[in-house]
Amino acid sequence: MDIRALASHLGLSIGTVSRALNDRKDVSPLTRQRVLEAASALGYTPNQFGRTLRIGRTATIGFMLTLEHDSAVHGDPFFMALLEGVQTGLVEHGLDLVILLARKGEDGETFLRRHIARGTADGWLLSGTQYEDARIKLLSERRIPFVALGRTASIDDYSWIDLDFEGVVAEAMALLLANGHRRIGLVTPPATINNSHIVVAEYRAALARAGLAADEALIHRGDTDEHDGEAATRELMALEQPPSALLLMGETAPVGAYRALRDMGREPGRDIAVIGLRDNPMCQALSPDLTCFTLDLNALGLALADELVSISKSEKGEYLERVQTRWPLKILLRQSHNGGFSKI
Amino acid sequence: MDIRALASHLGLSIGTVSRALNDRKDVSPLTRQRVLEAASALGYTPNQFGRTLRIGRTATIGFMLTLEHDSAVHGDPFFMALLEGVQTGLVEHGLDLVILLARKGEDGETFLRRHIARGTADGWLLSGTQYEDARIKLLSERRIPFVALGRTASIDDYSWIDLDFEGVVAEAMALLLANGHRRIGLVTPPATINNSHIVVAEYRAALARAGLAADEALIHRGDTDEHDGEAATRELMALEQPPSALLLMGETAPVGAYRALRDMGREPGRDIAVIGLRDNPMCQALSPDLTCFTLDLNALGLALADELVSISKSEKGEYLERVQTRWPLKILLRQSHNGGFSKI
DNA sequence: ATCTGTGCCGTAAACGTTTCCGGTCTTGTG
DNA sequence: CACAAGACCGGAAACGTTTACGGCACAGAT
Repeated sequence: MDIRALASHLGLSIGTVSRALNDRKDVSPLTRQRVLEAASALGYTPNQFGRTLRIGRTATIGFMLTLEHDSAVHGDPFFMALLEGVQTGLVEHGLDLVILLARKGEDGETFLRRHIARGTADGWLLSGTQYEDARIKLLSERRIPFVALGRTASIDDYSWIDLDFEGVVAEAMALLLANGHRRIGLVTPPATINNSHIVVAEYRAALARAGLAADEALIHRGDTDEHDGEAATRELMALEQPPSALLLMGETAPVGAYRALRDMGREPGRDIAVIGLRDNPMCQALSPDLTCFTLDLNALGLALADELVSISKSEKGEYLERVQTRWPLKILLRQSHNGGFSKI
Repeated sequence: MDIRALASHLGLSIGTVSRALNDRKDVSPLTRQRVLEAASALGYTPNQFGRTLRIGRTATIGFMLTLEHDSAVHGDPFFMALLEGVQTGLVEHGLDLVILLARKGEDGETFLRRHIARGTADGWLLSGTQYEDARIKLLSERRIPFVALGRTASIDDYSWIDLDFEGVVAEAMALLLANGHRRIGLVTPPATINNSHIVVAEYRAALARAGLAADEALIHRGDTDEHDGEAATRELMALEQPPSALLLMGETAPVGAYRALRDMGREPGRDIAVIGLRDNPMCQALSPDLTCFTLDLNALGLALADELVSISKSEKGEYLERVQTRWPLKILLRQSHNGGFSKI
């Protein structure tokens, strides 16, 4: 179903038909209506490639996932809730969403570079943002609209939305310190992930506010997956002066922590306090119920989409200030943050 | 970076350059080499849209996810392992992968129809296959290559790969029956999902082989998510003659089942036998360890890609028989399948 | 009556490719 | 030496759009 076929069927030229379909000037109300009716009756859909070849835009947004660094993808079955939020946010502006997958071991920058050259999308959402992320510079230089989910080390010159790690750590530490804990074990991602720096800095700040010095031995950096959560917990609990509380900044780390603690004969929520990062189905399987934080993933996805749309508009017009958002999380006071009092 | 710019830079016509890049006849070895070198030196990438407009192919495969019906997506954080397998399988054949998301409440058929009209992809991988799935007919009629992950009610005339539910149920039932269980509760998806029919049929067959009649009250159909797993377990255990074993054919249902059982004062693996469907991180958080099944998701993704590639080749040439694959799962004998013996 | 403006439409170029067709030049063969 | 065959290359059409441009007819104004 051509535009040419549609035009000849109506006895019009393809120019008028195109103008009618795109709401442009120079077409009478009557013929516009005739064209629209015929188009929907004959099931005409404009050819994406002809159109993009001509106008240079695709009306699609690319969401780039990096399997290697996306703890959100790995750890969270409801990551899809975020994608759904993104999708709904985009369709409201007539944009389509395609999800691209950079495989493990594949360089994210060359992956993105290839898709930019191909013209896959008009704008990008980046996930799995690294401490130093070449993709940010690449997109900034070429003035391609994008929003990053997560932030790099330098955070000022582009738009990102990230979990409010500062708030999370501050609130968790305040709770534990108020409960009298003095030795708090911290499990955090490796230094290549920017979150790790933020988390550690806030951890130290909280201790300082309480007049305490940070013990480096209590800080464990690792993958914060289930396996590493287990190993980290074993390591921390084997210290000469083991912690009386654990703060685990990974989605699945608490699962491993529970296992390690039980193996070592200590019951979470009784012999030791445990606080996790985010409420997810995996942690919901734990008992006693894990004290952790929660957020509205769907709303986060919507925010990503909205920010990207407003940036895209600013590209062709007035310049809009880039906006950095720390997405708030709400603490879920359940059971596991109790315990460990006898060790204090 | 045009092909025209590349040609004029080389002092050649765009025709020869194109032939050189596409390994066609009528270009001398010397100029071919010159062209390839200049192309990589200047960073030339052929424009996707110009090319597709001309030749009608995109060299990309679409993976359609339906948020509504994809228990695999909802329940499995490592669903991404499958996508990675698909991706690696496709790149070996020079194909790209795009993932499209049909939102909740969106009709999968119209979604796919729109993307077909747009020419988004040359071939399709379908996920979340329904009992009756209009997408299958749509793609078959238009002779567009596709492979379905999961099967519909009528299974003969297209290629699909699905979990070997027959084998899973048969093995689980054999184990439980051998352990002396006579009343086995079954939690299975609703009738709109084809799996449900297969599971129930195999469940009945296993009982029949043991000379037992199936009690309809022991069969619960529902969403097989965590919440429904809990509700189903409560319902089954409240029966006048409650089951001594539970077979849960959902990814996250065991999590809810454990919770319900403990609420009712029965310990899984001691007071009642429990077998789950697939080993996933959520179930790994359960204790006692859940007896369930496991499979290589990466290999499954590779198989999907390979089958789709061979179908695509057959479309333009000799016809290949469509192949239906029941993907084998291996049982993990852990702890939860023990128990319930006193009730027998 | 002529002129100007405007509403409406058709024509054609352009976006970047691929591929068919024809032409030139070299090479081999009679 | 003449001719055929082949190697190699350039030209141009085509894929399906969008849009700038020009033209026609009719309205209103002078």
